[in-house]
Amino acid sequence: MSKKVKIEADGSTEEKIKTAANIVFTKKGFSGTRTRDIAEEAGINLALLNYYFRSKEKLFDIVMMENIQQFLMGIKGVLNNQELSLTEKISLVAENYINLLREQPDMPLFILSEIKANPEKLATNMNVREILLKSHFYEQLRRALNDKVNPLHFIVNIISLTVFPFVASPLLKVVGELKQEDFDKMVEERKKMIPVWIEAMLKVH
Amino acid sequence: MSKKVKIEADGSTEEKIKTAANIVFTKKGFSGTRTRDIAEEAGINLALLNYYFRSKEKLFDIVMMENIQQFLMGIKGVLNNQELSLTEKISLVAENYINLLREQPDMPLFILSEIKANPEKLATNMNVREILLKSHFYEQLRRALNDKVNPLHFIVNIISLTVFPFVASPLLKVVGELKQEDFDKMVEERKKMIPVWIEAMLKVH
DNA sequence: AAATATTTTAATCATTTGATTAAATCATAC
DNA sequence: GTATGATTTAATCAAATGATTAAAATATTT
Repeated sequence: MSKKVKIEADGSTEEKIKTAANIVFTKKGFSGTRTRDIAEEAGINLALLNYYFRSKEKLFDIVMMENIQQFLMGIKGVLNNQELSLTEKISLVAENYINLLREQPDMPLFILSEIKANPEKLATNMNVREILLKSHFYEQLRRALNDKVNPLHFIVNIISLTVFPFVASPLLKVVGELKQEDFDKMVEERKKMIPVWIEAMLKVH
Repeated sequence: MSKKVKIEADGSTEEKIKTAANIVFTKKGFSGTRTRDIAEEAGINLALLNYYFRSKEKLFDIVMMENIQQFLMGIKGVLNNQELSLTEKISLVAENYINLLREQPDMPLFILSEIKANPEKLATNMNVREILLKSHFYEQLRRALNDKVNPLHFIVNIISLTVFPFVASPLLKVVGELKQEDFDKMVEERKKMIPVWIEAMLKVH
């Protein structure tokens, strides 16, 4: 008498809808997305979407939460690893993020846009704060800066240098006349350079 | 028999609509904005909006163009000034942008989101490329880097460090538990630090 | 295989929203 | 002050869109 008996092989309908929703939402944002687009992308009928998830907003919240989760999980392990030096951590964070963003380049602009439109939804998710500011990494950063500069500046700097090129990629491609291939090459170069740059920035304080 | 006879004192209706549109569009994006919201913000009837500007999209295009224009004009003068050293230019660019963005903090996320949604509209505006890459500044950058690194990386770096905190401000405020006041203090500090940081980054190459 | 539960569909509803229209108001010219 | 053109409004239209419904199809249990 259980509600879910069928063992879904690979892509259950529910999963297909979530995947499709992720694609469309991250590309067009919440208000730019029509539920019909998601249905089409998933290859299902519109009514199914409301059958599985009660509304567009519920579906959105799920997709959004999974995105933020994914964005944080990629570094959570690194930041509290007691074995790694500050420099090693920065290298790993930059590399992990660039790898993630090359696969999901629309993710950061999507997250930032929707958090701005609805900051209170994130406020619930306060563990973001814990992960970043109560980490071993943050402590290493604080020491390296000798309490002369707010370490938050460097959290911002690392994320800026890593993430911003993806947020600004359409602009960057036009300005630099870059093809996707050239853009990929650039962000690949940045994997090595960002840690060196951050190192240099730390030293001037 | 001229079409426009009335000499508008301060805020003509047309100007009021544009100002209102800018506020609402930059806050909610194109698809998140309802023309009724703009009308209300401007304190006018909805039909007036379609009387002055033919459609939501026409109004949007104008607002968008003025934003991009404003974003570029702030630095155009600086970049080609033959008198200024590279470091001086970086200082001025950072300071000018931070001043601009403190007044219009929603501008960059708005521009980036809408360019992504509609890159071809920007493509027409190719002078962005000219302003940045054919500038005296770019040449100074190229020399400072001894052709070892693509100067575009440093264009990206300067803009990243300057603009990204505003793009990510809702996130930054939650993570750092910052009030508006604290955020303002941080970006104010960055006016001085960004040039120092960039200097340090340049030296490691 | 019959009965039951689950999944999917086509059709439709109700609301939102961009846009239009026709009439009213206001300013300016004559 | 009347006429003319510009500006503004209230009412309404038409299309888009999120959601529902009732029935059909499919799977599962007995």
